Amino acid sequence: MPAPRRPTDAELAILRVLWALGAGTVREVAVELRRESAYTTVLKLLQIMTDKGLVRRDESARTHVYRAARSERATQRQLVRDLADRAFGGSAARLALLALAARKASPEELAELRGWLAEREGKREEAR
Amino acid sequence: MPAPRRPTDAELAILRVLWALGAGTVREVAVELRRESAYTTVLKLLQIMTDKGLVRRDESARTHVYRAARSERATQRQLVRDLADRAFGGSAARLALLALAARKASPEELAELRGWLAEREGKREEAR
DNA sequence: ACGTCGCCACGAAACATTTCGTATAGTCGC
DNA sequence: GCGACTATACGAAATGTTTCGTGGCGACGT
Repeated sequence: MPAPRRPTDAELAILRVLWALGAGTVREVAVELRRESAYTTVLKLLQIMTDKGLVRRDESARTHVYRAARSERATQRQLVRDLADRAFGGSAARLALLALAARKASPEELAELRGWLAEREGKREEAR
Repeated sequence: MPAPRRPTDAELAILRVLWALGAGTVREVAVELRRESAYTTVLKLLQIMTDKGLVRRDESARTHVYRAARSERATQRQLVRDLADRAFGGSAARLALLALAARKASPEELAELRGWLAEREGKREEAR
C-alpha cells in the first residue's frame, strides 16, 4: 500500500476520537464531535477516509463500525516527520527543541525526556 | 492584527526561501523553486500571502521586494503548537519526545538537548 | 401491516489551495 | 518611437476539503 496521505484537520479530529474509543459507529464519533460537525458530515468523512485507507470499516452489522487503520503513534510519527521536512529542514531534533521551548512541559514529561536521553547515552557507551 | 492563519504547504515553501534570502523578488524566489513552480504561480502566491499578511511587500521599486512578515522561529513555534493541539492533545513535550524517536538526531543536536535540560535543571534549583 | 426512526449512500454546494495563461504596462537600447 | 524584455495584475481552471440535505432501505414497536 502506498504511503497514505497526511490526514486533513477534520480527518485527524475523527481519528482522535477513534483512537480514544478503540472503535466506533458514526453516531458515536458524531456525538463526541457534536459541537463541531453534523452527523452526515462525520459519515461522509468516514466514507472518504475508508476510501483513502485511513480507517477500516466493519460492515458485518447493519450499523457499521470504524477503526483507525494506523495507530495513533504511527500517525503522529508521520505528522512529525512531515512537519520536520516542511518547516525544519528535515531535522526532527530541532523540531523537538523548539517544541520544548514552545510550551511548558510537566515534570513527568521532563522526567521522560531525561530518561530517554539517559537511555540514549547508554547506547552510546555500548557502541564503544 | 489577528493571528495569521497557518501557512499552507506552498506558502511555507516560499517562506523558507524568503527566510534564507532575507528578502527577495518574485524571480529570485521562483529561481529557488524553479523545479516546483512557474514564475506566475510564485507571483500569485506572494500576492495572496501579502493579502493574508504572511509577507510584506516593498513596492517602492518597480520590481517588488518581499519579506516574511514573521520570523522563521515564530512561525515554527506556531506550527508546533498547532500540531501539538491537533495530534498530541496539546502536549508539546510529548510531541518532542516522539520527534526524537522519529528521526535520528545528530550528536550536536543531542548536545543541545542536554544543554537545554541542564539549564532547565538549573532553574529548578534556583526556584528552591 | 404500517408508521416511525435510525442508518447509509449520494450529490452538490461552499470554500480553500494551487496552478498557470493572458493582458497590460514600465524600461532600456537603438 | 519601436521592439524586446521584464514586471505585475487578473481571471479561471483543476483539485482538494468540508459541509450538509435528500432519498431510500431496513428494523422495530404497536
